[in-house]
Amino acid sequence: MKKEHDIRYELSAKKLKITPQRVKVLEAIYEMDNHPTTENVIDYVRKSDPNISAGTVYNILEVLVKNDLIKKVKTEKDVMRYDGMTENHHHLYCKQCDYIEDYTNSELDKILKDYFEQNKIDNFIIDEIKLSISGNFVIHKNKNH
Amino acid sequence: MKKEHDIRYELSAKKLKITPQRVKVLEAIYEMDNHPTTENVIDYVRKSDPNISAGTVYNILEVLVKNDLIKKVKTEKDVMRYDGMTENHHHLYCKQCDYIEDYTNSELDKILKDYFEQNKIDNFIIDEIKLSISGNFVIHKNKNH
DNA sequence: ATCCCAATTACGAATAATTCTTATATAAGA
DNA sequence: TCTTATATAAGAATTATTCGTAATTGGGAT
Ligand SMILES: [Mn+2]
Ligand SMILES: [Mn+2]
Ligand SMILES: [Zn+2]
Ligand SMILES: [Zn+2]
Repeated sequence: MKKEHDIRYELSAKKLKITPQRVKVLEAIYEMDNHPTTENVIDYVRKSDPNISAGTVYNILEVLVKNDLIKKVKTEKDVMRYDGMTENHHHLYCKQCDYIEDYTNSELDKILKDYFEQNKIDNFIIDEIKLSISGNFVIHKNKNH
Repeated sequence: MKKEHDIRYELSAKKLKITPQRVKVLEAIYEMDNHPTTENVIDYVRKSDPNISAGTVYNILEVLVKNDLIKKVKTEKDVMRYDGMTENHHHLYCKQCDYIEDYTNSELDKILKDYFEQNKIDNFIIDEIKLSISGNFVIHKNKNH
């Protein structure tokens, strides 16, 4: 059950020019789903648009991030990964491979929100709390996703 | 109140050769404290050892991470940052600059631990939970650390 | 429908970050 | 003190990303 996206609408809502390259990059991120790297995006898009320039993909990803259409994902690797899910959510990190799964839990969000309302952090105003939960997926023991 | 480190002991406890370069790199991370980049470490170490090779610093950082003497820090930037605090803790990310502050809260850790004991995640065994809390430090409004 | 132009893209060069290769040096155990 | 497996220095090679510039184009204006 993947969320439906009206890519052209999303771009125009941000007053971004609708170009074939932008549409394809955004489409790629939504289709691939699992937090792709820039390289993943380039490879994917080139399947339908073999001549797209790598520089263009870098540019577009930056534009999309600046306009909150996608997000950067924190990892311990030095390659950047992107996320088409812009609603606040958490991540499960596989300790055995580089798989990252989305984790949404509004009950937990509420617990945290309430906790920090009661227990403010000195000199710090919280904007967003994200959990990085690392562990092991039992399904794929010693096997990559 | 910085934690005292017996660097030579820490290295030998991991059966690592005690070399001046390793001692200085680890020392640098502890002294600088705030989650330095590789470049930060190189610059710092070169103040006392101007001829240390960049490649050597990269090697050493990798060795230290593998041996759990330091940790990598997740950020949205593509430069890696390192952390001399190996005990589990959370991070406050400044939205205005690249400052990262350690945040330790065992009460909160307990709340999370209890929560997930009651509410297991399907097919996933949690190893470690870290909060990435982003927001604003009131002290240095529109001013970098 | 056509025109226009600021915005975007393609391309390749430039830069930056990291890894690799190999000769030399050295920590630490015998 | 000797020995040797391990670590370092130096720089080349690779990889990732950014930059400069000329050509192209989306979409508003006419
Ligand atoms: Mn996600
Ligand atoms: Mn830390
Ligand atoms: Zn996995
Ligand atoms: Zn700051």
